[in-house]
Amino acid sequence: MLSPDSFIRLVDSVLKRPLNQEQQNCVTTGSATPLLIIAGPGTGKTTVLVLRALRHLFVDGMLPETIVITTFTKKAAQEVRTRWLDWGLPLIDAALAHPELQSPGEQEWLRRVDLNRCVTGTLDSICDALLGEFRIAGTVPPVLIEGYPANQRLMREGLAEAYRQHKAQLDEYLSAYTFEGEAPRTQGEMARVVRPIVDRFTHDRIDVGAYRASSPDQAAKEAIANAHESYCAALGAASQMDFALLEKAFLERMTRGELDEAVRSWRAVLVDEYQDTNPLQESIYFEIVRRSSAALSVVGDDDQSLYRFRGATVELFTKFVSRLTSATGLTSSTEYLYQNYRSTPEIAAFFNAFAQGDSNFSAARIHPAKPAISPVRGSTGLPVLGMFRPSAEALAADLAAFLRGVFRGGGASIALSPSASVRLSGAPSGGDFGDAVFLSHSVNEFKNPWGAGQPEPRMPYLLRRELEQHSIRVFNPRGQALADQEPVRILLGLLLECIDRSSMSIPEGRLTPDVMGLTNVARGRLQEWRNAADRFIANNPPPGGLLGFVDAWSTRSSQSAAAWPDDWPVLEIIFKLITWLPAFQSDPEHQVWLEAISRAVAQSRLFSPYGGSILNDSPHDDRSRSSVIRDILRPIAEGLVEVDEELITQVPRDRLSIMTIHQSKGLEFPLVVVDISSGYKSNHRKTTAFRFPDSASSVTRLEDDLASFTDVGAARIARSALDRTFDDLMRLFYVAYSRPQTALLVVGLEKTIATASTVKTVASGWRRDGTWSWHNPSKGKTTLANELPLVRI
DNA sequence: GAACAGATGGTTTTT
DNA sequence: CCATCTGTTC
Repeated sequence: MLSPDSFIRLVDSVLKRPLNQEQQNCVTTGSATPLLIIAGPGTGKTTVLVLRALRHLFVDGMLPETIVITTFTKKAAQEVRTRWLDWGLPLIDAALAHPELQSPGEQEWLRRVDLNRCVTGTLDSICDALLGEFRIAGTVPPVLIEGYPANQRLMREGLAEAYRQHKAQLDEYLSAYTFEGEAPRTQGEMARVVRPIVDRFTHDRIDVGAYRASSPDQAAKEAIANAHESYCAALGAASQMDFALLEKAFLERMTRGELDEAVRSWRAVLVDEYQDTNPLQESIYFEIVRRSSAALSVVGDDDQSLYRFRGATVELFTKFVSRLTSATGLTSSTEYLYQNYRSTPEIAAFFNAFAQGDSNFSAARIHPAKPAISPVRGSTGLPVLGMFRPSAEALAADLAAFLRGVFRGGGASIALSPSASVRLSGAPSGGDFGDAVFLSHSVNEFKNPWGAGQPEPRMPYLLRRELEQHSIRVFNPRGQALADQEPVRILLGLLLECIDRSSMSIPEGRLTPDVMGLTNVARGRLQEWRNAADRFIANNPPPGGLLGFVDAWSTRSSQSAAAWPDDWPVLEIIFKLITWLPAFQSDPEHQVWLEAISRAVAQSRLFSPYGGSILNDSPHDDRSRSSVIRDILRPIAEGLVEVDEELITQVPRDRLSIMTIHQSKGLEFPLVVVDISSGYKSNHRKTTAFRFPDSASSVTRLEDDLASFTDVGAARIARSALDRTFDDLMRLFYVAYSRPQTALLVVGLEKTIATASTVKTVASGWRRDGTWSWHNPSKGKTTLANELPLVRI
């Protein structure tokens, strides 16, 4: 095989990708010891991970099917696989001609290598695949359930009963973990509060017996533990699993040696985004290493750990070396990547200063400290920009005008001083809105309407409106609920009219008023759908005959049963209705909505008595119709069904993407706009959680309360819950500020950068001790800070 | 520093 | 809708 140095030279010549010294070290370090790579943003994390995997092939002679690369998201998994194939194929061609690989045996070996057999994916997808492959004889492979069907089961299999028996205790206990600090009001809300607790039983490997017996709130804890036990038993009986139980089952079966045929064949395991690993996943990785002696490489950045709510524990990364030793006896080596190839020096200086600005945050970062991120790119002369306006409306108007200037107006001029200016414009060939992204905490276009008032627009909507006035579209598939998209309202309204027709005398239909568990919000939505459908029917859309179709369905009754099949799947009605709504077949966004609706129908089979079919004989005709309303339409109306954006593979280049900071992790863009405060006009307690916390988040409180029942508890609570709440916000904006390549524009309300502002935001450099890192008091007090690390436009 | 009028804003993230 | 925040007035 190749020597490590020859492999580096091969990569250099074939991929035209000269690696810096640290990156080379990450690839050449031998496979005998585990490797921890601590890598800041834009330093080539994924590149190095894939090249190290390829090194295992070319230097260590491992076959692709013995190499496992896991990532945290499906998107990242796709990226890793693409690079593995894109680089691996030309490297094999070049290696076949390499003087070090001319023996007939090696030539033959290399020719037979099948790169496609490399195991890549999220840990969950790999667990799922292996459990399916190695299933116990005579059993069916487990089906993954998620989202509301999983919560539905949790509720029905034990929680509802527990709630009836211990309402007072559960209300008391759970109110600590709701956002409002009040007891959950509906069953759905209750499931959403209990879900993270029971998921932690599994993710954190909680000693549930000790939890169950502990005070305070012992009765509530016992009720939850019992409910979870019934839930697990019910899932087991139905051969179903949720994500947490999938990983747990994988670990258990692996530990019993039942997966050895696959696991013991693995020779290398490489883990991306290790800072977001949870204790259960850590146990899985360590057990794999113990059983297979595979070469383990992990890469991560403590500053970019964003998934605490999922049990992610950054301490598993920062203390990786000692934890690995105590679990496996292995000694690992550490490499640092700090040369940033993404951002201009101005932007790197900005996010470095941000991370270092609050000394309280330093204690949360990896120790010993990793080197500051050092930019490789040259300066473009463009500073970090800030746009602050008195109101969200003014901000949206000016931001839209600025972006139009950059991409459609030949560039925007930015004054640096009375005599000097710099120009920011789209790339000369093909630069367009697709090069920019608008990042914010939430992409929702409207605030929740309370009472009967009009929903109040938020920044993403205001920006959409401003840009659309100039025929520029935004891409924000999550900005509005599926239930509020007009074509979806029409389609679901038509379905509702088919199965439960309304009339002047019964505007809500015959069955709908008696459907169990409909919230007022859901009821209102169903009625809106009916109205949208009725208006649509009244217009007699082509090819015509819609009224006849709906009426035929609605008047269908037991007496005319002979004309109808005994069992009619709802999905078929939906596909018939699409005859009148052809956009659902042709337009990509419509197709994504249709997929979400189809998914809701398919999922209903997992818990609904009639499984999304309409039966014909009494009393099942009415019951099956009611069940469609309750189990398919209600979750959509309550906003529990989400669109799957991954289905949209190509976002049109002429649209401005709007995404949450979480979604932007791992991505980069030439121009990034970060909204830090457009929604915060006052120091309202309900917004502090997203800008300057005054109390610990529910997630960190849960960590505190479970600390004594889990192995990682002590490491977590070494910092106070409030400090961890601040740390999470710091990391969020650190990720946002490290996305841009060329230009970073921070936007918000003017109050955010007023000295002595009461509307403090962590994002604008306010330290948790109440002082402000962006302000230099020696320059005197003015209305606005005069020492900002950015240039206001 | 109390009392009042008017403004403000109400949860995000993934397998 | 309504608790909470901000600014003004005495």
